[in-house]
Amino acid sequence: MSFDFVKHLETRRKLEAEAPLDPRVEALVNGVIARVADKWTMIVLDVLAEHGELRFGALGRRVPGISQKMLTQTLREMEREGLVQRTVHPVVPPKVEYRLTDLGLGLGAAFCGVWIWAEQHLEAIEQARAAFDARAAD
Amino acid sequence: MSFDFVKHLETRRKLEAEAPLDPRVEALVNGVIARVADKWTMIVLDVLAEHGELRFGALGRRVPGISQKMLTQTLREMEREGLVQRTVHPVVPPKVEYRLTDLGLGLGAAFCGVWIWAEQHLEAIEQARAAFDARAAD
DNA sequence: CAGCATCCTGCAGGATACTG
DNA sequence: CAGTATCCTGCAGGATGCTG
Repeated sequence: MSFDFVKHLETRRKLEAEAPLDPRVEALVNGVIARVADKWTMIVLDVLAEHGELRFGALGRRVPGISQKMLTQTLREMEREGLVQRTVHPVVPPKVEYRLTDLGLGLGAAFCGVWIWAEQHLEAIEQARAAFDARAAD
Repeated sequence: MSFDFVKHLETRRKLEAEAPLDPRVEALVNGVIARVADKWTMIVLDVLAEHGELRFGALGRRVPGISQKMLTQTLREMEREGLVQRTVHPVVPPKVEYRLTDLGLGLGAAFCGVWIWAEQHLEAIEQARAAFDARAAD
């Protein structure tokens, strides 16, 4: 499991040795990480992955606690980055549907490992927290 | 590639069908995701993965743009969640070293897929952005 | 229904100064 | 050096109201 990670680190080090951190690429990677690190992006992505295609309202209802402002904002960003396809149906009342692009599905697949890890290590984390809190109460 | 993701989705759906979303587990998963989604956590984790063990100051210098307040805060959270081991050496001047636990390394391994994906799809994202911006300028 | 525009607020997080 | 404590500010993001 950690083998892949070690290998990855070696790869990164090698790459950086060859092309000593191109600030341009660096910035772009940070941008992508920031996108992933956004509070809502991965949740929206997960919901869309589960349901395939959803209207704005239905999508919002599936993301508990999000305001419609943040939903719009997140969706726009994701569309801009090519993660989401926005389709407007010219009918009344308006109907706009969102679905993941291949790029979005790819990011979902990449993030999949994190979801699984999270599900698998919940107890370990809970224990660590309890231990820390107990130790902090001195 | 998307096979794993699809499989994962099936697994999730099945699990939710069996144990219809235990709110307790749900909350914990969200907590983990929130941790990952934190602006600094994954960067700090990456730096620690590369260097193995670092003092507070050295670590901070390796994370461009982080304030020492946020560094302390992030480190405390990570320690609490069992991702990081904090070792105090009782000398003057004080010396405190941080290194990843097995849990931290595991999370790094899980997140590895996302890093790789990000590196591999930079151009696609750049293109998508350019296209979006061009279309937005009407 | 989808989603802008506007206003308003809390608090995340920076800067600074102080201690063991 | 490795923090904690205090203060201060910007802006993320919620609530509300209006349109095509």
